[in-house]
Amino acid sequence: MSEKSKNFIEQIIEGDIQKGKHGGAVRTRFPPEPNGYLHIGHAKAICLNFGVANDYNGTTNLRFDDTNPATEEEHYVESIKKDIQWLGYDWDDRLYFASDYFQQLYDYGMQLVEQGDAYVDDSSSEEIAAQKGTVTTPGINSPYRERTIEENRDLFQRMKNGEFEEGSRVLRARIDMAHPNMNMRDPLIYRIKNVPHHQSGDTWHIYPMYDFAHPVSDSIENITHSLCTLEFENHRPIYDWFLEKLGTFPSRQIEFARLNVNYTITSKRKLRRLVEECFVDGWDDPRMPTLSGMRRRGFTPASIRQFAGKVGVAKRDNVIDISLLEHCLRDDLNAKANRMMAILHPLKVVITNYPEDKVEWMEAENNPENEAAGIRKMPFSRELYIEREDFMEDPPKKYFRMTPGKHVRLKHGYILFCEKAIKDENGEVVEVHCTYAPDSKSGEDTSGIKVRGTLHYVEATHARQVEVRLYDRLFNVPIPDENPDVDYTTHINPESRKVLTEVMVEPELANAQPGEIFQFFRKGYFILDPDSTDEHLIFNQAVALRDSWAKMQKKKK
RNA sequence: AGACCCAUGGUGUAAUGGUAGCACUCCGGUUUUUGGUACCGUCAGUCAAGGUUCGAGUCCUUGUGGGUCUACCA
Repeated sequence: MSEKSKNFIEQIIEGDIQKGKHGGAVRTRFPPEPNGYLHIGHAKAICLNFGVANDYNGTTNLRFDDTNPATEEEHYVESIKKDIQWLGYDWDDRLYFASDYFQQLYDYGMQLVEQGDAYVDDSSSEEIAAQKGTVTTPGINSPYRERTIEENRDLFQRMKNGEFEEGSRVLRARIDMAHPNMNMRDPLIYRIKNVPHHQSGDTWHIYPMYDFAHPVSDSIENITHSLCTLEFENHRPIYDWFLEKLGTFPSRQIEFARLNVNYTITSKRKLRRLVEECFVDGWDDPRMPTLSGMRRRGFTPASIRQFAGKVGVAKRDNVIDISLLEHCLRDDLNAKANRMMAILHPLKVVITNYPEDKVEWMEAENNPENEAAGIRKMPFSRELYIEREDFMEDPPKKYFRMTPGKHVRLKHGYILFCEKAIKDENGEVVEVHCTYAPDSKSGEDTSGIKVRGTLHYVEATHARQVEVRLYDRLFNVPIPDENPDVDYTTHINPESRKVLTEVMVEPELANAQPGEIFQFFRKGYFILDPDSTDEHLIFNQAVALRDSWAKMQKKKK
């Protein structure tokens, strides 16, 4: 591990450990707001927080940042917990809610009042905004700023007791209305909301703001390193101010750049629109960058963890190439996924010199990368299906597949000699006739015939017809929301999903379980969708195999 | 424009004053009963100008470019 280069956060942590800060303890937290689903960007934060804690013998708390009951809901809590566990992380018994601390938070708020560091402001939100000034001009003090401690104490208490209208009063920190950092111009600490909370019920009529609740919650949990994204950089002074005034555990906030991936988006609001306006089928649509969508697409936790490790942690804005994500998935699945035969676009092949009623059961290794994956049997007979694109009557140079007058090898089968194509009245090839070399069986080939190409096939009489959904990137431009004047949904890739209903697969696949991932030989990685029934199997393409032949053809055009 | 932050190949990310490295992509090749995998190789980078220093991607200054901030959201 010492050989691996350290990111700046790891360097800070190691420095702190060496100095003996906090007795060398490392405690991080992952603080989602339960108002949406986790996506690939959250995965980076989860892997970072749990990862560094694990590397330095520390712990990570899961804490729901549930300080706004108007937008948060219980069911998000469950989906978030599920996603984190699926990713492979465990918070043990350290599941917390900011709402657990509402009483303590209130007490700390009162402490600020008693210290003269906070005051109750009767101004409206419009007045407060007007007093705030701009980035180049200082703000002005609220007329309520000089209230006595006694008055503030009474008013804050009555806010808590629900004696006032929603929006009529707020508690503000008393800092500096002329501060160059806008966040320090007497930020709000509490607002009145007569809204029931999904955790605390109707106990509270006031709810703390993020700028107050977050540092104090970190401090209550003795978080040593509070990792967050860059947009909170300007909030660090207020984070530090609260903890210093309160004299509580000095948690430290450290900001890193959020993850961006091209050809997709990670804005909660923008993802929500895709769902609500039916551009996708739901939050778990396999094209969504949500963890639930990626899970259904066939991404593995290990591949996402590897990705999170490879994208790095730094402070500059970044856009990661989605090909890195795909690389991580292929890398993981290449080692783990069993190979199966599936013909996406079937073309019938008749082996004219093969006995009509004969079926041979060929031994097929499940995964050449992993002998322990074992073998299975697949049928071979006179009639087979191959991919339509694996036959060409008039092929280009270096086409190593089936073509009249040439030999080709079938994986776990025989070498075929292609005799002729049978066409319908439109000239469309509907069937190909071949002969086989009986002494060329896979594993015991004594024919001496040299072939360049190896095709996959599915035997016709035992074939099972299934549905396959092919997926491509959701957007057809690298940064869909780059131009604020152009609606990002105009960049949705109309071919992001293609449904194939006449796919032929080998009989072994009848035993597939939902969520099981296979490599369809020469095609890609496919996962059995949970919508499948015993009669109707649906496979989602997670990612295609790299295809240098297709790339070569594309280049020629 | 006020404050804060950032700037290394196409994309990411290292190098903590001493040989600019790694990964992905791209391109080329070897192996291959997956045009997959594996392996090898090519191309390609320190935003600019000054300064400090024997020596600067690194430190200083200025500039340029980009990001964040003016929600009773987080």
